[in-house]
Amino acid sequence: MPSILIVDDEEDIRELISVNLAREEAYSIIEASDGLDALKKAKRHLPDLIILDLMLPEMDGYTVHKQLRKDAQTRHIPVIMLTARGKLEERIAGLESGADDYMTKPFSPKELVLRVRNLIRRSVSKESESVVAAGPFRLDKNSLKLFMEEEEIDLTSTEFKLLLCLIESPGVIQERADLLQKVWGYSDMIQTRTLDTHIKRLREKLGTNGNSIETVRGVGYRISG
Amino acid sequence: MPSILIVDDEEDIRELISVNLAREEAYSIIEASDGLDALKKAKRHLPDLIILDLMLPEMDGYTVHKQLRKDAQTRHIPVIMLTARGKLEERIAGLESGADDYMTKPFSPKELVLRVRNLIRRSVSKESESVVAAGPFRLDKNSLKLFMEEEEIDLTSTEFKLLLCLIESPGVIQERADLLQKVWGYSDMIQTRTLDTHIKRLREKLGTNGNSIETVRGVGYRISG
DNA sequence: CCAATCGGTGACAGATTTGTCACCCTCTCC
DNA sequence: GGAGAGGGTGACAAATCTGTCACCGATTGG
Repeated sequence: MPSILIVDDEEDIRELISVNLAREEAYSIIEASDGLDALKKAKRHLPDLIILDLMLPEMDGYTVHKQLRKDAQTRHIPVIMLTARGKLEERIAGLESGADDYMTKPFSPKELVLRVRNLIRRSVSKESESVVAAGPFRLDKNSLKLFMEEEEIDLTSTEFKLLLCLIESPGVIQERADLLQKVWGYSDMIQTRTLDTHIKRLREKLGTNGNSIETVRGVGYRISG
Repeated sequence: MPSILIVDDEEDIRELISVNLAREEAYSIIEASDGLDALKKAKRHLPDLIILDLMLPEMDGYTVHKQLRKDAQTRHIPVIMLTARGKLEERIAGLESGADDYMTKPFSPKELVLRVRNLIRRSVSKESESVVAAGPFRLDKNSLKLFMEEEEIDLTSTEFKLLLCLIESPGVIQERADLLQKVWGYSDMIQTRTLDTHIKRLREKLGTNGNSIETVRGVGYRISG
């Protein structure tokens, strides 16, 4: 069973994360509320993943992260950083210190679960991360190209981001609002038809495989496995 | 199952390695006997590890290695170099060209197995990075965005691909023809000025950091670390 | 079956991206 | 210093991309 270390000083948040993760899959959860505690627990338990809030009393997230990266034992543990939305400096610093992934608060529980699953699967099953695959599709993050059985299709950057969202978690419904948030950064604007249009364009490019993108009426879209 | 490419012109050696590896763990083995063949197979199979003899007919190991490092797809594949015992210069050169590990012939089978296992494990965690960094730049493959100290910059897909090529191997000169091949798919067309223009546009977006992209006259471009 | 809502789709115009070219500067080699 | 090649740059037009809208058909609930 994969183990996850959650580092946040607010108990509610730890609880929230923990509950949401538990609902989806069997994880063993370890919690820590400050940086020092986090480091100690990371070294003792060697979790498969660490979810790290940046705002911590005493020792901040970056420092924790840097320490983790220094130790050969904890060096390869993937880290998801939690930052306040819009705090650009935080995100930058997070990236700078080499976080494997980051999420802005408040976050959608669904997104969290997906990212966790992704990172864990990656580190467990040795999946190369530059190519994301689902069903007949292989999406290459380096060339921004989509490979289907025979063909090799160029995607525009919007299409790429949209398809990436879908393909990263095959079988999981991506809600309209989430997609709009992730691809366009829209946080309200739910009334736009832009998403629909782009889905249509994607389906066209996918050709006969176009119906792999399933509409879930009233909710969003999903790509089948 | 991890796959390993063994490059050596002597069949006995390939056999020896292959047998010893197979005894310990389940690997899928691919073999090549000369440099060109090695490159071709590396690109096609994208193995998890390459064991590369330095003494090869026609194209020597360093050259193969250098070529591997130039291509985004093969760049991250760890390489174990095989050198003749005592040839200090060879070892130096091997390390210099960025081999992940090297072994002197004749080698102990046990050692080989251990090193292979080690490198394969390590490369797995390296691959799970969605953010490529060099110097002040962080390139996020998921959002197609470039993060610099203060700013967060949107890139067009062409710019993204171009910058990715450069940033993936900081300090390494990327030849014009290679860039044209990798970003545009052009295989001849060396006379085009498109590359120059895009480099210019990138430099503009990079602002004061623009001169991080260094021109190597007559050869290509390089991004400093 | 009807009305209401949701999603699919074609069209379109504005915005953006892209490749090319001409012109000029710089570097290199005599 | 001069010729020649390579590279920088601004401009520009073509190609592409993108968001919006109007109009439909499909689905849903009554």
